Amino acid sequence: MPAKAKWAQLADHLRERIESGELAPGEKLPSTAQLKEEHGVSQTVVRQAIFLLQTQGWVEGVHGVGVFVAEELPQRQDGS
Amino acid sequence: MPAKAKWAQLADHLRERIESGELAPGEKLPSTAQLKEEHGVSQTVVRQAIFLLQTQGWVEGVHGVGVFVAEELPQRQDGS
DNA sequence: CTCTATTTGTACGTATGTATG
DNA sequence: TCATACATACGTACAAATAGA
Repeated sequence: MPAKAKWAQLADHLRERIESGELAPGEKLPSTAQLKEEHGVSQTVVRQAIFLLQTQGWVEGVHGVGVFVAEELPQRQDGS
Repeated sequence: MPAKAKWAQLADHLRERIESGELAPGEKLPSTAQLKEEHGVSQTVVRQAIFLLQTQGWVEGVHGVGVFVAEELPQRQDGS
């Protein structure tokens, strides 16, 4: 099967860090620019990953401040 | 407060057309290019709207063919 | 089978708006 | 006022899959 899209990989990576507790509820994620640099991807990829995690309830973006791990974590959406 | 983002408006619009039955399950949505033209927006806006509807289970995109209304419609995700 | 057109999907870049500190 | 950071939006290019000639 074809490798997942970069944005999906990044979203998986971040979700795993949340589920493992490495990123705790209430904690601030690295900024868009940081993730962009660290993973060598474009803003589009970062935004897409963050957007997915937001829609699934893993994180919450606060305009002008940062993206934070949700206080109440959701159940995983898919069974892949 | 500022009007909703264009992509959110478009997503709402399409979801309403699905819920009303105007777009029936299995039916093909207008192409990205069509929606782009009809609503006078960019591809980004259309893609974002479609992506949201996909993640929420309203539609399913088939590579190279089109975007189709899901056979089994989900419950609304939000309570706005 | 090949070629082409259509369409979705991924990805990059950039500009601007909005909110916070 | 200024810097930082998320959010929206435009444009563009190319890959991948499908369908039709």
